[in-house]
Amino acid sequence: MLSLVHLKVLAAVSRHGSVTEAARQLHYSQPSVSHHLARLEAATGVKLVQRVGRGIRLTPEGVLLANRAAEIVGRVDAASTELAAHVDLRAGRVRLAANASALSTIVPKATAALARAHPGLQLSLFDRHPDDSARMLRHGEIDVALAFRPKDSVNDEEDGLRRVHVGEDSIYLISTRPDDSLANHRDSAWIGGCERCLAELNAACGRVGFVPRIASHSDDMVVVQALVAAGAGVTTLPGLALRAHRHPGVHAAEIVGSRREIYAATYGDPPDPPAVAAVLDALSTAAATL
Amino acid sequence: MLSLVHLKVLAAVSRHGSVTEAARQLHYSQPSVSHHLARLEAATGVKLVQRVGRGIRLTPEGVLLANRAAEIVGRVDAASTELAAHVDLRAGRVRLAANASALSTIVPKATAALARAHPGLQLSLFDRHPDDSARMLRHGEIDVALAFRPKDSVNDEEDGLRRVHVGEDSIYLISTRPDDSLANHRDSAWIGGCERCLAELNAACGRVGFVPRIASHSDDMVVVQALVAAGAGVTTLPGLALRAHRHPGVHAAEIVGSRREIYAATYGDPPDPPAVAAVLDALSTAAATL
DNA sequence: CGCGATCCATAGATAGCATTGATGGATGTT
DNA sequence: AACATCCATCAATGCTATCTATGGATCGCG
Repeated sequence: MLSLVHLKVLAAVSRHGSVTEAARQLHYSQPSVSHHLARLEAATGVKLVQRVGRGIRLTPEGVLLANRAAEIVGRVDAASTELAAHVDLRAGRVRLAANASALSTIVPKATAALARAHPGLQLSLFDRHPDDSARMLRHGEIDVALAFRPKDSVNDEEDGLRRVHVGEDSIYLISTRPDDSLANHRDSAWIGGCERCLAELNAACGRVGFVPRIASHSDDMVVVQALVAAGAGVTTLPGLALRAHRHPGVHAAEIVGSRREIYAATYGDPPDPPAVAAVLDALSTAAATL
Repeated sequence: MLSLVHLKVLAAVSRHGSVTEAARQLHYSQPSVSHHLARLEAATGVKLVQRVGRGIRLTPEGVLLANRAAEIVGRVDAASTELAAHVDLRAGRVRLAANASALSTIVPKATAALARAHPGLQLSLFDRHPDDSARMLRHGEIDVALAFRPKDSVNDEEDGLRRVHVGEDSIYLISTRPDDSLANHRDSAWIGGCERCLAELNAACGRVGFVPRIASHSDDMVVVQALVAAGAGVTTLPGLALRAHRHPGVHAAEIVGSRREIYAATYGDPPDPPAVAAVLDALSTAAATL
């Protein structure tokens, strides 16, 4: 039975046309490579290399076996990769950060599906605003960030994140009046959320022609609804948040022209590890069934 | 880098579902196989087998890798086989026996072609009658027998030889008269050749209604033509013999209804070694271009 | 042409791996 | 409960892998 190391060495010598260069590339000493070739010749009973001047050249048989060797080594590497991927799905861990509205709706659904398909797969969850999530992603603290941005925003790849579309969401005006609209609240006290929520709010009000007066801040969907119901102000919330929690004393009116794209972001070169890919899949599927 | 022996062992354990049985089949001791599995688990970092009762079972990862392992080992075997075949064609030796008419015509042409295509291939040639050739073939003294039989003979595979059609040849009446025929020689002195030639002669005369009187014997195409030219009798010769040697004092008249099939025979299970296959090819090609 | 650089093969030393027989622990069958 | 079967582990021994050192051959340059 031949040896994979021998075959790998032969393929490298064939590729570089030099024992010394192959040794360098494989992090072996030159005599080691020489020895491997000798043992492969002994194992096959065939002369595979011949001296030519100071160097060597492969015999026709050597070329033939080197080609096959490269294939075989490639197969072995593919098998190792496949095995690692398989393990990743059975016992891997994925760290996911998402904002509260997604974390309360999409993520539980995705988590349930992942638990069924890959029982050994661990999911670590973090409640984070989109900008925090992006920072953590780039710092290697998480593997996936579930976030949102205006639906019509320019595809901005400069931050190095790779994004996968997960779904969409509407933004709602939250007040005590049914069938309300932004225009009715030019002078109202507004309750602002996270930075990206504020940007959304300013853009929506700007489209109606005014700048909202932010009187208080909270990014907790329960808190802001309670404040609205108590008459402390008005705010906006995404549909996902309303799915997760709906105070009986507030009304929601969809703001036309303000929609969010929900996306999942990863960092680093593709392909994603199988476990990460499985999470991305689960998130998209979950969002599609809400 | 994984080891081919380890992979082969895993594949065998997977196939037999037992460490002890795999060991038996691979001619290893059981602890050796156990050790190989342990080292493969260490190399991959993945648990591949688990104890179940008295025996073992492969994990899903183990099954996955065992399947890939079987492929890879198959690839390596194929590469070894291919390499051996390549060597065979470059430096192999083939022993060929043929009757004189074929040895003088088809074989030189085939030999020339083989020398061009496979310069290192050696050909050993033996001048033998068909029955001798068949015996040598079965005894392993030669690799290929080039022989003939009546064209309409029953395909007789009982002798264990494998036959490949090479070509056909006509039989000619050799006498001193132009446009002669068998019927003119009911009472002539005939010169007989080898046993199979005699059988051919008797069959041909039998079809015209007489039994030829054999007055002398020689299977040398030069000798029999010289005897005919000297008036010592008449004989038959195949077209191939006449291509190789033609005495100016004799005439040849084709005997209608008497044709030979020329075939090349080998012995043993297919596939033929590459060198033998190359010789068979060369013989067929040579016969086709005569 | 002489010298130094380059390249590969071989030798010897050492560590790691492969294989065996022996043994122990767990499981299954009677 | 006793015995058979199966696998894992241990210890001893031989084989392989890898290195540094060395030698021989070739190449390129002054």
